[in-house]
Amino acid sequence: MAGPPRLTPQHPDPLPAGSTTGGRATIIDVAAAAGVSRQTVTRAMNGMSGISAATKERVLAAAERLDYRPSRFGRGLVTGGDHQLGLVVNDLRNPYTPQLASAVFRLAAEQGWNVMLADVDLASDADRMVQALGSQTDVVIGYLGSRRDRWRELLGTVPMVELDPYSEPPTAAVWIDPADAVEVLADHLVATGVRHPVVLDNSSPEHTSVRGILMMDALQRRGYLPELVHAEHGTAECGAEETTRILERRRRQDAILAFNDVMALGVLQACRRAGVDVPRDVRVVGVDGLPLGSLVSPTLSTLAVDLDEVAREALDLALGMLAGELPRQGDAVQRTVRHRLLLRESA
Amino acid sequence: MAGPPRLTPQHPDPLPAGSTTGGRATIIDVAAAAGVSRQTVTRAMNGMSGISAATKERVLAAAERLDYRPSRFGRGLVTGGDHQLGLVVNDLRNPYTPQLASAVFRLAAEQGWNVMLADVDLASDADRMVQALGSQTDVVIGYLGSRRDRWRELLGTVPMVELDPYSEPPTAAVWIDPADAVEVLADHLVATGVRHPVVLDNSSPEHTSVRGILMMDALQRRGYLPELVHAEHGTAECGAEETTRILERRRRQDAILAFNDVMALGVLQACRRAGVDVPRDVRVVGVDGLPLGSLVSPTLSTLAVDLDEVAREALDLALGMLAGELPRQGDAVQRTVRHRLLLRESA
DNA sequence: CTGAAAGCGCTTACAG
DNA sequence: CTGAAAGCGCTTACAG
Repeated sequence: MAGPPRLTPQHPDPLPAGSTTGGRATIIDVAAAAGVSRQTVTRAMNGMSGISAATKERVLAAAERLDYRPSRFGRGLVTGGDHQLGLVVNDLRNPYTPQLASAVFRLAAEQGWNVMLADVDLASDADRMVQALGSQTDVVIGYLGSRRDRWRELLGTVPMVELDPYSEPPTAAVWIDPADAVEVLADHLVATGVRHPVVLDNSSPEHTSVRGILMMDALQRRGYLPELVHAEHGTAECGAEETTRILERRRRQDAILAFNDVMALGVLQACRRAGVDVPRDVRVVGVDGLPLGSLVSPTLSTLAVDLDEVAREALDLALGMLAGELPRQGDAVQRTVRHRLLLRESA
Repeated sequence: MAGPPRLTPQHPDPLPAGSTTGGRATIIDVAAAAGVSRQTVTRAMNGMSGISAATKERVLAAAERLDYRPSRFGRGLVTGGDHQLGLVVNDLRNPYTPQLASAVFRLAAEQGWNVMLADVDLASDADRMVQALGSQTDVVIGYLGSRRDRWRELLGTVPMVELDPYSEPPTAAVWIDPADAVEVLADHLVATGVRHPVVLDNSSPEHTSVRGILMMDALQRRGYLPELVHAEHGTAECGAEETTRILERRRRQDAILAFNDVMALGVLQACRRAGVDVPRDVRVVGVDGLPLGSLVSPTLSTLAVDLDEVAREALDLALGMLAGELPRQGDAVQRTVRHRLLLRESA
């Protein structure tokens, strides 16, 4: 798109114009080449009425010859353009992410919104991506994690809805809260006779995750002495590795609560390989409620979250802020979606 | 974005301007409110030099008060804007899709491109989505399937790269070709003593998929009398259902070749439930090579495709066409990426 | 059916 | 440090 000043009008050679000379053909170039006015070009390009077939054909031919493509900016400036939503996610390869994205896309599309996606996990230049996202969209929704404040700056005036914030006080946010479900889960573990649970967190020894803290606390309040294991990545591989290590110890743990479903899938795999029966010897629970969990054996019990609901709340906040119906800050722009315990076979 | 004419300059009340009156504040409104010129507003908003701290603060305050957000069109028109890629996919909930999207995103980001995604599978108004995608992007890549020709029209002058086309002759395209891998697979089945293979296609009785045809043909040429089963959806559930039906028959099939990995996962699950040992009783093979396949037990053998390679070729074509280095049609804009047999435990 | 005029909202030189 | 002028590429009334 960017480029030096455009060609002087006529350029009658058959080469794709604008390619080597730098700079794309504009409506003016096409008008000149076809010997018509600008609005006649507009009529031809946009299939509008009020143009003779012959003229239209001539204009289209000129456009094709010059490799003319209308500028979305020129057009957007006058038409107002479409609504654009920006979505910031962490890793499209974790099945949770497309599940969420899919919900956002579907709901956004229903309201005529387009969605631009930025996967900041894969990116070396995440800051640039977020800034670019902001400059192309009307509002941004997403997982901001620890970079929230910096990205808030980069986004400038673009309203932002944070998903599952690490900490208060975000501006607008949808909290995804496992607290209630964790209590129900802890009760379930007691009821099924679990003695030695371990919490497999995705975190570092310095910073246990909120999720991990809630689990540890709920277990301790019920008289357990739960073990806390920190896994560096929230992947199946990492979940499997840590599990293998856990199972090698003398003292037999009988429940593993993983940070997310993908890790829990790794846990199940490691148990299988070690000849440990799930749920008889060890109960396994994940978090997220991915459909994927019912494809493995045993099927995965999990703290499920309704991602349609998350998407709906986020979109509602975003559109509300845009319409000026909501403040940019405060309690009115905080929503909460809660996990619920989904028992399948593994626990 | 769209809306009636904007406010007359001054609007000193503390309400978020432009919200109820319709129409957003422009740079002119902010300039008037702050008592400065337009380019001073530009300087303040964009953190440029050549502006006093006091003026900057005053401008920013006015902008905040008026809820001013610069138009991306006004800016894009003069700056040239960022490069935007459109990606059309079929269902983000099939793990194949985010895997591909992830590769496209990563490679695109490396070159400073942003990506807009349209999931046409979920959409009731897919045509509108594709058209919107075209109007917001410089080039479109994606799965077009049977709607290719219609969407070609809608896209107008926006160059398009088709992924895995159903049929010739597309314009620019990346073919994803399982033919070689299917031959290798068929040899493998012979070598391992398979007698009665069944091809579980995602298709209707009227239209067997290319993939299905290739499999049937390769098997027949080796003397097999393969059975062809049509599953309506390419999902795990559908794969499981059809498998249950297959296993209930008297004559024992000893290999199931699924249309894709997700279906194959359903096949594995159905086998497990029916007490059929894989691979001893039945060998199972999928197509795609999803990492997911190594999380189940037994791990899934598959015809894998390198999605990084697919993304790379597609992007290469797209950027080449945009730069005018490639023709819009013909052999030069056709690339092929081939599957390869990836043996894990299930076959 | 066609074109001259005005304007969308912003930034980039250029003058002061 | 600040502003008047010009222009980015397009479309929307309006006249002919």
